[in-house]
Amino acid sequence: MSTKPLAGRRAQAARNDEVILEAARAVFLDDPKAPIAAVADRAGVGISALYRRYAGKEALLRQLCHDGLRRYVAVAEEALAEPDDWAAFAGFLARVVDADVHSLTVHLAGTFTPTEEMGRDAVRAGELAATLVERAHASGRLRPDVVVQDLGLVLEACAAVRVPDGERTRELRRRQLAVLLGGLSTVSEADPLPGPAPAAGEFDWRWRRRE
Amino acid sequence: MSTKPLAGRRAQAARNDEVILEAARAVFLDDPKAPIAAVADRAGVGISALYRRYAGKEALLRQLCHDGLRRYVAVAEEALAEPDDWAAFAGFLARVVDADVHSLTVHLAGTFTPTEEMGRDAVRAGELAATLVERAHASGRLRPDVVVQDLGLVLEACAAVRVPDGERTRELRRRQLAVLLGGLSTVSEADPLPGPAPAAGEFDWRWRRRE
DNA sequence: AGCAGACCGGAACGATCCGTTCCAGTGCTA
DNA sequence: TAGCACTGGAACGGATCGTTCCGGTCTGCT
Repeated sequence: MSTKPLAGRRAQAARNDEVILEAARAVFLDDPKAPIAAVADRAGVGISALYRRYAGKEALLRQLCHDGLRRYVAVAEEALAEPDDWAAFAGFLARVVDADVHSLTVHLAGTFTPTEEMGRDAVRAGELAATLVERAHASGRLRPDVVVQDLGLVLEACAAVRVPDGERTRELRRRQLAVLLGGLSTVSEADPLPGPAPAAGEFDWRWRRRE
Repeated sequence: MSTKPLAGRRAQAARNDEVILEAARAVFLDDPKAPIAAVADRAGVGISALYRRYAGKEALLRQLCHDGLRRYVAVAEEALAEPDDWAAFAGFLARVVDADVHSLTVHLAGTFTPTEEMGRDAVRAGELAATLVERAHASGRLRPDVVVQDLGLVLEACAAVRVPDGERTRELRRRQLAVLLGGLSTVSEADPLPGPAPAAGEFDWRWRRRE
């Protein structure tokens, strides 16, 4: 023993903790009702490695969703530290979209029975979002008829953009968000739309036979 | 016989043609991989009534998708008749969103092997959309860095909005589209956002246990 | 009236898929 | 070396789904 940097079986176990969560995130983000074996494959581990850590599929889903919710809260709190009201609002949305947190919390909801703690976190998330919207209103740059719940629509719109390549997905979502922010704002946007514009044939993959 | 207005078994058959397609549209719009029995249930007919008309699930899906594509083309052609360039563009999007045509064509794509005719229709759809975007650009009201493919993102964003009630879904989508159009436009929008704003708790149903 | 056939509802079937359990194997640790 | 923590993946039982099939109903024609 002696050296803390674990090696061998222990190290494998520790690594798997991480690798499994990451794989699960990727897999369930792509298809919320993917089989649990897909997660194991993606992680490059056996099914046992999963069941050693989680009581079952539902527990894994719950953990994933709760993680997403917590990240949402964390991002919101971070955004509140930004002094500029509009920048806080816009930055918050950008961060949430980048982290793909909306899909985790919303598209996984309903596939498991939530805990009370998740309920509390969800309420807190709502409060933080409300504060951000209030401040954005105070800045005068947010259209007055926008309400907190509109954030849900905006995030949904960005989460709906998804192409096979993860990096490209992020680019396109930033573009989408830019358009939406332009629509939410009272002042007309000066900056050009970000990212390489979608190209002809970029969405043709949809027509290829799936599953 | 004599009277054309069919009655009895014939009438039931003719009615079923319609009723089945409508049910299929509703069911597969809600869940692209719904079982075929769900369509029969929703239509209030037996499974045989389905298999009498379509060779199998794939044939039904193909028909549905192709219908959607055709409707897209029809709406685009209709929009091109509008003399005002921007109104044609905005009206087109509104009609497509209302008809929920995007979900039909895009979310069902990949669940069947397409026919060549569908390929041709898809090309035609693309051309019409390109024309509409060109004209919108000519009007000067469309941001110069918007490309045809951005329409796909916009439609996706609207299609992503979905609540259990169909009418409410339409309202929320109109609101979403208004925001997006504001973001696509060079002039800042004067009209308030349409429809009752989303209310607190309106999306709580997501957390209820599904399926 | 009577019959052929169009059309229907839904049970039955076979294939697949999926979550979970189980066990034999592997390499630390002591 | 013995025990232990952990793993990979086969095996299992249950659920789901597309499709087929059959017994029945109603129609239109002779």
